[in-house]
Amino acid sequence: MKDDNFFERVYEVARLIPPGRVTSYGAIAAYLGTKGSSRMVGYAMQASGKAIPPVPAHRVVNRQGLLTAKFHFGGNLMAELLESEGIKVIDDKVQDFKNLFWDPAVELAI
DNA sequence: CCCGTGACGACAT
DNA sequence: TATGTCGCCACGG
Repeated sequence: MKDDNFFERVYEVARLIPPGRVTSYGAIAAYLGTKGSSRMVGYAMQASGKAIPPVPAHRVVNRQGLLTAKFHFGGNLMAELLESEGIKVIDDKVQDFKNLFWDPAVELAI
């Protein structure tokens, strides 16, 4: 999309997230080199709704594993999607988040 | 060009 | 440990 280098970069990383895994906005931001723009990652995700192919934004959560984006998805849609992939979501937060955490700075750095 | 906003994160209290 | 506040960068108006 245009020169949305930053946004597109976020989409690319988000799409690389394996099923049943989750990552954090800060992790993606750090991987892009803009650690301080963690908010922008989420902001980009909002626009990801029109991105093609669609970005699994539901696999992206905050550093606490809390489904902050769920509020934007509407209802428990995000939780349903995560559980559908085998991720346990309780009280709007990912269980074993630390174990399911997918760090692009590490996984993609191999 | 300046101001406000935001799906976060880290630090301070 | 929990709550509060500030900072961060990119984009829209």
